Amino acid sequence: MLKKERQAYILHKVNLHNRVLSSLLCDEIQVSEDTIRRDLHELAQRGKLIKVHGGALSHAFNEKYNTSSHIYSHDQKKIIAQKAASLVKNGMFVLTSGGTTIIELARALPHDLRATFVSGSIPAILEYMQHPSIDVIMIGDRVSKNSKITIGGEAIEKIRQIRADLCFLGINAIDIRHGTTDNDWDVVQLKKAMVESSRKVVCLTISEKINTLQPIHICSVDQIDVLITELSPDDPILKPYRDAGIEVI
Amino acid sequence: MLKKERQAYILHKVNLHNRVLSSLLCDEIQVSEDTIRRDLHELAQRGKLIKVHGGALSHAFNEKYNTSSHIYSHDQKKIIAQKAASLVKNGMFVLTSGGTTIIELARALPHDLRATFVSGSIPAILEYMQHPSIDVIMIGDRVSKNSKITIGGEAIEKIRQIRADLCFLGINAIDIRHGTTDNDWDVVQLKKAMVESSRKVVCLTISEKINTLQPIHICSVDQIDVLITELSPDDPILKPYRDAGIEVI
DNA sequence: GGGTTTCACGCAAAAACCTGCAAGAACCGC
DNA sequence: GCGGTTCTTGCAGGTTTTTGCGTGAAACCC
Repeated sequence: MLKKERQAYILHKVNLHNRVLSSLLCDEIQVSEDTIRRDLHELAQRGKLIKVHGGALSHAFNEKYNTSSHIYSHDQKKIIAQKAASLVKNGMFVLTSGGTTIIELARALPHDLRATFVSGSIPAILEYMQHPSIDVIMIGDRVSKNSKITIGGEAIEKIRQIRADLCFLGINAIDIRHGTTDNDWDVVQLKKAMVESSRKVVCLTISEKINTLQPIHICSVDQIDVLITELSPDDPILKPYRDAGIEVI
Repeated sequence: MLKKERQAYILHKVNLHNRVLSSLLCDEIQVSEDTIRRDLHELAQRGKLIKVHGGALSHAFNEKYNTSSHIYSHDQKKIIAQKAASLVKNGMFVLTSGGTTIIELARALPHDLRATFVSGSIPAILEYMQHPSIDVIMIGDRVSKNSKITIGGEAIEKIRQIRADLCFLGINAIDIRHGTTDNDWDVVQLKKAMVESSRKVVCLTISEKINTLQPIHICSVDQIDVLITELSPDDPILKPYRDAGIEVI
């Protein structure tokens, strides 16, 4: 096989699979590992791929995962926040969890909205405080330094005493069979209580988290009223949720 | 799996779910725990995530909140905070109000202190959260946007249920005849409850506020145990308070 | 304070890498 | 066609990276 041919083959392969291994390539093309290495080196210098120890990665791969944006998927969360904000009407009593998506929601609330927001999330409360006309109620209890939210029996007790019109949950994983799940026991208790205390449950998540699973169960799909992602509501990935009776926005 | 792939996977996971556990990761990727640890360490050094015992946290979620907008008499408040911090011993249960002096106190706490801090002040809670080893308890209720503190019956009720070893009050005015006074009705109610619930009351103030008066009464001089200013304890302006039996630091 | 988990450091083996070299292939001008 | 040049490739060696393991220290939980 000619050198040019070989390099074209490698490039094709790396673009197709986002990665190649030197060891597999040399086995496949039947040349020495040195030759593959030299090819990869050359292609890397010409900027066609990214050389790493043991093989090479496509440029697409690198772009996909080396996003240096501060908040992950910031733009997508802004879209979600916009959609969510439109659900809040004047006079409503709204319960929210924490998380970056909820913070975006807080920023996206229309300036003239008059409503009451309840949360145990310190960063969320900080954002709500900036708003000129909404009332803010903080749920008290022990502060979890990881999740920056108040957790514990007191907090759950307070939430139980509430009847909210709307509950916004920033969720970490959702799955048609298991519903929403999370990885922090205390936070899950909070969210469960929130779901119980609300007339309408709205889940916010970037589409990446759809059909993923975490260890601890929050609520099943039939307890969710609305699902908001950055995607169009008729995206095929959302179909199972629409079929399950969830309003997808 | 290539090293870079693995790290990208970890980063993706931590951004998606806010936190990862080393043990779960090594199980998932099928490498030794050491390798995961090394990856996390490396990613942490490159500032991509925050390494903690047992796993890692997403960076976006742990961003610092720069509450460091210009503070009036900053240097003096730092001195006060230093003196105040020295009063807190391991295992203590400490009740604090809000205010910039209290924020400085939070920053001045020794790194290895183990104690429980209770407050309704959102900026103060934010600072306490940064501390590695203190427990933080947030008093919940309606949030006052002016004073950035939770106010109302619920908050007062919760404070009443507490028996604190120490209470730090950032005060706005003190006077030998009227004691400490303030100008916000709701905040005063809170502070009164704090004084009642604490074995020892410590007032923090810059000397400028000494011998000044505000409309609403918090507590009289004989309810104050310690007074901390930026001045030397034997400064003549403080003599009346020493004579009244207050420990002046 | 004791027991468990997690971490850090060093070590060793394996894998991958780099360098230089030489044999052969391809090329080029005559 | 032919000598010289350049290019390509594989190999030998020594170096670096990566990884897993063992040990003791540190951190954490109750």
